[in-house]
Amino acid sequence: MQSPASLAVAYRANGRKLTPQRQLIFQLMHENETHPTAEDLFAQASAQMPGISLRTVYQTLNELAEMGELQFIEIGSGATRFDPNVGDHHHAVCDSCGQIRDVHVRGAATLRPTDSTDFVINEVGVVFRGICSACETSRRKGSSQRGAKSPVQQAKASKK
Amino acid sequence: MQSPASLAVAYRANGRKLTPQRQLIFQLMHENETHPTAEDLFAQASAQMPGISLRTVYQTLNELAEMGELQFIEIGSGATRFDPNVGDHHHAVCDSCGQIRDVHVRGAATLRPTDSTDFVINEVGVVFRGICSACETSRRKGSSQRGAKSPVQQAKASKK
DNA sequence: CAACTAATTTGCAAGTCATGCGAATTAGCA
DNA sequence: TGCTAATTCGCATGACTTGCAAATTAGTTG
Ligand SMILES: [Mn+2]
Ligand SMILES: [Mn+2]
Ligand SMILES: [Zn+2]
Ligand SMILES: [Zn+2]
Repeated sequence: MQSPASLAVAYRANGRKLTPQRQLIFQLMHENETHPTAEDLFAQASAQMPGISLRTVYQTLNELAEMGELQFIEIGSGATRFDPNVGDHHHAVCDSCGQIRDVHVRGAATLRPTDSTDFVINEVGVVFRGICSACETSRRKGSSQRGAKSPVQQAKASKK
Repeated sequence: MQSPASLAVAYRANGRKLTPQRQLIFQLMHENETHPTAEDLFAQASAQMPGISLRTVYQTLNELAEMGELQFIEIGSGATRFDPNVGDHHHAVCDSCGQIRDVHVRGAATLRPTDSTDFVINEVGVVFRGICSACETSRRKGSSQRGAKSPVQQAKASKK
């Protein structure tokens, strides 16, 4: 995601208007490393701009993605997560709290399948699944592990 | 996913019944490398067993996942894809046709983030995105590229 | 083999996430 | 200040998945 200053330029270049809603959402995403969902952003946006519509949040996020200002991340936890960092990086997903953090992996970009050579690769993504330090710590203290579910199961179970 | 022979054992071990529906779905998934959706399986299952319910397909797939016989794959194309191969392998996703193929990546299991060392890694997944040979070929022939959308956009656009 | 019963299957309702649509509003420009 | 195309908003709709309870059935028991 570009700097706030170039936002207007980016929008104009696409023949788009610079609305307050777009500015707010851009601002909320700028340098945001939490990989929020549309609902997360809607909640934050609503605090600063009561009345803003969830529809507009989705719309704006889709536009920003089309403009290449952000990317979508799907980790199978239900809702799409948005990432303003479109540079070279990867992710570590905590199977306990669902947090997604940015990580860097040396040589990831040059990874290639040992088979399937007849496939034009545009992008390589690495995802680490495991337990973040915060969860690991709280886990050792109390909280007995009730029900061992797969990551996906867990994600889906916590939906309600 | 285990051999069909051990299916009964696996089920009994979990105090479950060996129903015709479960046998059919297991059979359809066994050594299936297409990473089908629940709807895909429902269609195939319906052909062989008219009247089988989509609900049962979902239920059985969830059970098999709980039993560790298969895994879920989410590539952000809408529906969950199911994979009977729970061994060490990775995936290549065609952004054009959505096909997911199995690939192997040397050293993938030992990849580590250069940062975030305080994260217990349980699993490492690599996803290659690009264009499969079939799409690449048909692309060179006719079909002019109309509208360049991101992979996710594309997947979502083709939903309807 | 018939009865029994807990597990399973089904169909439909409901839930979640995201998009389609059209009326009301507004940014950017003349 | 006015115009107009773009945008916002709210609600309907759609795709995918799960909750629920009545009907059915696998597997056991006698
Ligand atoms: Mn990121
Ligand atoms: Mn696979
Ligand atoms: Zn965590
Ligand atoms: Zn393809």
